Amino acid sequence: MTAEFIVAVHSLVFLNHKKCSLSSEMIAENVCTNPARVRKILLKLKKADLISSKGGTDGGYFFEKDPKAVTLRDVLAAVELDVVKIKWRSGDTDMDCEVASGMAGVMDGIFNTLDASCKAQLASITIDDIDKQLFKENKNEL
Amino acid sequence: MTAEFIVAVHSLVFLNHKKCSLSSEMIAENVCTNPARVRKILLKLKKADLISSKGGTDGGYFFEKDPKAVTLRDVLAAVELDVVKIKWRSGDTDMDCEVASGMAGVMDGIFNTLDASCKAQLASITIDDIDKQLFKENKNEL
DNA sequence: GTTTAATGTAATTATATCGGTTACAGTTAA
DNA sequence: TTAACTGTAACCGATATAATTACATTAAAC
Repeated sequence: MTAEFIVAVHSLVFLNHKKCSLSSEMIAENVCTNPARVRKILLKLKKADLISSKGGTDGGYFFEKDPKAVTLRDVLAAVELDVVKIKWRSGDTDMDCEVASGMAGVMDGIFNTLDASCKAQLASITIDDIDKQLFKENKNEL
Repeated sequence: MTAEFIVAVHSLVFLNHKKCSLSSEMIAENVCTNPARVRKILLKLKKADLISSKGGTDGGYFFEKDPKAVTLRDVLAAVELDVVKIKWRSGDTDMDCEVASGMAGVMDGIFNTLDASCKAQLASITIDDIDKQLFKENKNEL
């Protein structure tokens, strides 16, 4: 998983809270990154129908969904990322030794299980949940 | 998480199955990587007391633990890795906006939860489990 | 229609990480 | 004393990630 997921979630939470259209420049300033990166990532959210956008004067990005209905699992799917994924594989399926030929498959299975578990957990967190967490009254310090 | 974890688990499973001392070169061949990398990673396993080693002629690495008692959680701790961890943080705690200043903390919390959940699951998988999975009779193909 | 301000998108650059390689000092046993 | 191995550092190259720059496209205002 890369920070694209963080940028995507942060942008959505920001758009949801402001309740108005925002330019990539305004979002980039809030997220602390550059506008082109924001545009590239928000384009994925748009293609997944999580937001809409408009070019031209007074254009920008709009979030018009129910924040209680959009989960972090949806956002992750939109940016096409996995939580647990390792490219490198050990051994070689062509080798005679059953350890050498089988370990990659076993590890893949383990990582797939972990990944699915993480995704299931992300499905239970909504954009609204995060807004509430950021703006709850009870920010007891001690 | 990096492939060091894979190399560590593969090496342990291989050592456990062979039931004899093996050199970094033999392990590297089975894992399909280079001996120096194997030595660097197995050194961490040694420091975590999961294996022992001996230099000199007929030296090598030894696994003398109960394979039912060594879990993937132990291996992960030995190589000092997290499952879910993203370095990049959005926003800036010094900014006035509560979204900009709070999102990094919220995301950290989410990732920590996922990471802990993955580690808990890895604690339920032992080296013996993997050996059984690799060498079980019932490898039914259809 | 022209200007202005924004998105969509590609190309490039900078940097960090990761795995591979080489080298060699230290260790152990024949 | 030699041979074989671990311990460990230094370095290299590839890959991936984020930042930057640029520009065509789109939409609204004038």
